[in-house]
Amino acid sequence: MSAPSAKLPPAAPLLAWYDRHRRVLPFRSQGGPGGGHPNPYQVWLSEVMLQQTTVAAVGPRFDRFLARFPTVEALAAAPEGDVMEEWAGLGYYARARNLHACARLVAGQGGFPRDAAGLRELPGIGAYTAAAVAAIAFGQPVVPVDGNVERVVARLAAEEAPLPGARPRLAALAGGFMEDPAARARPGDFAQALFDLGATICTPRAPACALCPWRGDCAAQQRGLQEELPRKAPKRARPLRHGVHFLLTDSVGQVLLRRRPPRGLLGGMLEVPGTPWRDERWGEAEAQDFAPLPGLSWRRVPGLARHGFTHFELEMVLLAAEIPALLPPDGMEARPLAEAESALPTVMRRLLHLPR
DNA sequence: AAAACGGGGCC
DNA sequence: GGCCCAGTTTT
Repeated sequence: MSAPSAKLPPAAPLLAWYDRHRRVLPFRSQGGPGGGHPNPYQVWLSEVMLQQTTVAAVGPRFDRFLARFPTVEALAAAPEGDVMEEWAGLGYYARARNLHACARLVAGQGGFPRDAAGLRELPGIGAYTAAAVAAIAFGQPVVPVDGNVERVVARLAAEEAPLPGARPRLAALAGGFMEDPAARARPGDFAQALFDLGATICTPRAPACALCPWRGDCAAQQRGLQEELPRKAPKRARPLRHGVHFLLTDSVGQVLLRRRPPRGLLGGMLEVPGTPWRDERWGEAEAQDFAPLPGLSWRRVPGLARHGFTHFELEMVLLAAEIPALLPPDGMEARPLAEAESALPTVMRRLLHLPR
C-alpha cells in the first residue's frame, strides 16, 4: 500500500461547503458535525436502490419500500415474490433478489457487519456499497467511489486515462483523502459531500467551477480540461432484437402472466408470455408455436412496442385473444389487469400500453 | 477484461 | 439518440 502520487486538496473546504449546501434527501438523515449515525438498514437500502439509479427516481420508492418493509427483519421474513413486486419498475432486478438474500443473512447474524470488508462479503454489496455503508452508517474511515467521486477525482488530478481503465487509480487516489484528519473525523459526511459536489457543482456537463470549494485546487480547471474529463472508452453498439407476445384475457378482465426464470434478464419477474427475443423478426406461423394455449385465433394489435435494455434494443409485436375463463398452465398465473400493470417490469408495461 | 444487467431524465 | 446515474455479478 503506497501513498498516492498526486496531491489532493484539503478536506476542510469541502466539508464546510457541505455543511452549508448539502442536499436534503428522503433517504438521508441529519448528519453534520456531532450528528449520530443513521440507521444501517436504511443506509444499506438506499445505497442499493441508488446503484445506477437517480436520486429523483429513488426518493418516493425508498419511502414506499420502507413503509412495506420497515426493518431488515421484516424484509427477511417476506416472501421473495413480494419483494420483487415492490421493486417492479426500478430495474436491475438482481438487486432485489440479492437484497432479500442479504436481509436474511443479516437478520440471522443479528445485524450488519460494521466494517467494509465484512459488508463486502454480503450478496449485492460490492466495493462501493460496502464503503458507503461503512462510512455513512458506521463512521469507518473509507471513501466510497461512485461515478460522482470518479469524476471529481479525475478532474482534481487531471487524470487523462479513460474509464473504466482508470478506475483503480482513481479509487486509490480517492482513498488518500482519509489521510486528512478533517475527512477522517467525518467519513460519512465526507463521502456524501463528494456525492453532492459531483451532483450539483462538478457535474458531467458544464460544471459550475466558479462555485466549487476546491476551485483553486483543481488541475483540470487550471488546464481548461474540466469539460473533457473523465474520458470514457468507446461503447459497443446495441443490436435490435425481436419478440412476439401473447395477451390472453378472460371475461372478468384478468390477464395471463408467466414467471421468468430466477436468474438472468428480468430474473424472477412476471412477463406477458411470448417468443424468445432474437435477432431476426418472427413469422406469423412460427411465433404461434410459443402461444400459451394452442388453437386460439389471435388478432394482431396494431403498432409495435419498443424498449431499450442496456445491451440491446427490443421490438415487440403483440397478439391478443380472449377466452371465457383462464385456467393458468403450469408456471403461469392469472392476474387482474390493473394489478398486473404495477407488478410488471417496464418492458412488459409497454405491451399493455399499446393502443387496443 | 469484458459483458450482462433496467429504466428514466436530460440535452 | 446518446449520455448519465450513490454498481454488482458473471463469464
